[in-house]
Amino acid sequence: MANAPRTRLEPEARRAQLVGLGLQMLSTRPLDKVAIDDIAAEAGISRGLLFHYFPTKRDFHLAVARAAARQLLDRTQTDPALPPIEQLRAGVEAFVDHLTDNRDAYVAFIRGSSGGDPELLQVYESTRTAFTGRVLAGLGIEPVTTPLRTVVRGWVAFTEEVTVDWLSGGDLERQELITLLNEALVSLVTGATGGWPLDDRGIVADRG
Amino acid sequence: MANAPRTRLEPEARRAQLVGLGLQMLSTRPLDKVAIDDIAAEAGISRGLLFHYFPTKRDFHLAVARAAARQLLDRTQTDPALPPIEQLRAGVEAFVDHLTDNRDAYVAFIRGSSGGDPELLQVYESTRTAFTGRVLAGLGIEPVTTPLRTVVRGWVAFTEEVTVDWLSGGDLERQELITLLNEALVSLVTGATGGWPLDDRGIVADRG
DNA sequence: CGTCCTTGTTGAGCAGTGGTCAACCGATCA
DNA sequence: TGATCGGTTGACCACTGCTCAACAAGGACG
Repeated sequence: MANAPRTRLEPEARRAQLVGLGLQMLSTRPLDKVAIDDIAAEAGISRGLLFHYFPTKRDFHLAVARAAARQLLDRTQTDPALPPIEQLRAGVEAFVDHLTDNRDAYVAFIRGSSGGDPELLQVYESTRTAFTGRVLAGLGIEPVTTPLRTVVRGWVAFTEEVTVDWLSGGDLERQELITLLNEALVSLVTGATGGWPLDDRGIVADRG
Repeated sequence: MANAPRTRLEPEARRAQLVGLGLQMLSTRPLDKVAIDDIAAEAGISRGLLFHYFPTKRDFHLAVARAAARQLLDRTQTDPALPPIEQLRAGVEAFVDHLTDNRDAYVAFIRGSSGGDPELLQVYESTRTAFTGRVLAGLGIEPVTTPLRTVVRGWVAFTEEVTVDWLSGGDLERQELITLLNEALVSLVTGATGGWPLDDRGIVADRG
């Protein structure tokens, strides 16, 4: 694939090829540590062409990050026909499995990204927001108060951290982990919707 | 400070000066996006000298990250004379306040850097581990089972995410936030130590 | 079947940045 | 005052992100 004769591709195909390649390399090392030369060489094209499609390395990085985010969201999409509770569990399972398969790529995605780049950070943020939204919808609790939303968003981070930690040598069984994550959500939500023993500045005061 | 005549400093002093400068710049933008030239210029020294003290930019980055981690740990250290519960709350307050003061630096610390560098990642990891240890010690629950440790570690991530999110426009009061974080910990720990309604693959099976 | 023309593609070259190294000079001491 | 130790310098190299004018693949048209 390295020194094939000059082959002409449709712009869409080329973009897709390059982004695909980026996704692949993302699992090896953070993208901004990969030289444009390497990517171009791997794709069998010249550096110049890559800059033709992505004006900046940052633009390329963004495109790859967006693709990675979409992959993650797609893979953790659950069957809307299932009852919410089961959707939640299925979503958590899918999340854990996705990370199991793509640990390094995922870590590179969440960490390697935000380095000062607002747009890149935005990709990551919106992914979390999407997860939060899904969970909130699944819970079906109304109204969605600030503490509730906050707690769910925090739980997403909780899940991420626990899972990544588990992948690097945790001694729980997969099912135990998934149950733990689910139970944690239940505990947090229960608390945030009125179950917590409040002190004098009760945090659920704004709840109906 | 830019073009003072050649001034000779003790190695320790120079290192301290440079790391201090790095900490300062960290709050503006991620360190790996700052050119060595800029740091040297700011310090009023030549590039060469910086490479004399830190063989690699990465080494410099590491030193700064370690300093930042130490700052954070120092600032959130609590009075061991206080009862554990109060220490926890005080610790959370200190954490929230530290992030309030150094939001950008903190985000740059946890995200901006770790891309692919194991040692840098290690600095961050060990900070989390330190927090987890403190909380576990404060809780004083024995034995420290895997689910318990896992849940506490996850709560640290939870706290971080919720606080960062809150800083970018959350509409809770500071006290509400802190209470929420504390209650979340209680909920999670209570669950992990036996309070959770278990399904048939109970996760607390290994608990006494 | 040959020519044209659109546009995907190239590669030389520029600027900036991380990193090296031999020489330099400020301070201390005999 | 001269020697010497070591903190300090600045020229230099290699690499990488990025630009740009020129090139050529492949379909359209006669």
